[in-house]
Amino acid sequence: MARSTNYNTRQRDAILEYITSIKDAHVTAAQIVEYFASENKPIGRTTIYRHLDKLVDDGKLRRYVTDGISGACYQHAADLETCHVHMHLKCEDCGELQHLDCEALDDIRDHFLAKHSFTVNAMKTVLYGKCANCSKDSHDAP
Amino acid sequence: MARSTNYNTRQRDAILEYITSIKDAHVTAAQIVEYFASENKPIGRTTIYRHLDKLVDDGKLRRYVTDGISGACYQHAADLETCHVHMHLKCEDCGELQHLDCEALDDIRDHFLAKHSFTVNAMKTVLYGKCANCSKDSHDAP
DNA sequence: TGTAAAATGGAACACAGTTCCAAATTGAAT
DNA sequence: ATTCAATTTGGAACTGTGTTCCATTTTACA
Repeated sequence: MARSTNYNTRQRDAILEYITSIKDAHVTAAQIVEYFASENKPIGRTTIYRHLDKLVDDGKLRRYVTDGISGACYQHAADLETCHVHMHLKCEDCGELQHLDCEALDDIRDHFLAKHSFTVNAMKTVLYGKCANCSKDSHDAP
Repeated sequence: MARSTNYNTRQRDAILEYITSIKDAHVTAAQIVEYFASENKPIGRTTIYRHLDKLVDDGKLRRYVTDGISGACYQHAADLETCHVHMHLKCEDCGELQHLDCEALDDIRDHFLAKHSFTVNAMKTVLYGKCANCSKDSHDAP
């Protein structure tokens, strides 16, 4: 039968706490595994992934994929509420991932919904291209 | 010493030919492996990846990553010149990848360049979200 | 304290992609 | 035609991310 209270999932809390402590940054599952191992409180990979899935389902974390090479990144949802819903810009040259917090985002989302019936998930979307620095560099190239 | 002519890399030509025959579509490395196996001209995985890398380097193919789950997709570069520059929309639910050919794209690119000094590579960028069908479905869910 | 539900994590797997290396193919010089 | 080194090929094994399966441990509560 269903329990009235939740089980004491201290590991899940610990994971959430760790991610919360990483202000304004992205963490991968592998980094979490490594962190708890280095703290002598190792948590199995399976458990990490399970908790991350649940935390994302519960809306406490956000998951997004930056590319197909490194794995998914996680960020504490509260961090995302204090800042806006935002997209990410990834520079193809230097690899830097920058947050994009811009009111034009709403226009973009409105456009895709109205004209293409497509509901954009901004948090999961990464725009690829060249950052200011790297597009400057390419002008200097021989 | 350096050869004056290239070796006859018939497999590379065959791969390029195959991808060229797939009009306006995306092909993964795995699909290429499968295709040549089914044609009774199997090509090893290693060789496929090697040639794909070279073809991309030579500008004959374009590679882009649609998500972290399925692998990279390849498309013949000429196809991309005949059709418009476009983005892709990927539905998180059904996984469908649709081409987006829309003049608003220019506005979006202009915005990012003007306001964020970021040169968007539309071809490599995939917008995630829900397609018309799947966002309809989620309303029906219990 | 007993018990069922829930949590945990190791082993094995799936998949994309890479590295290593030995064998086969090639172009051209002899 | 024969030889030979550069090049091409592909199998085996590996990396890294993530998942599935399942036996063990922990938990809440009666």
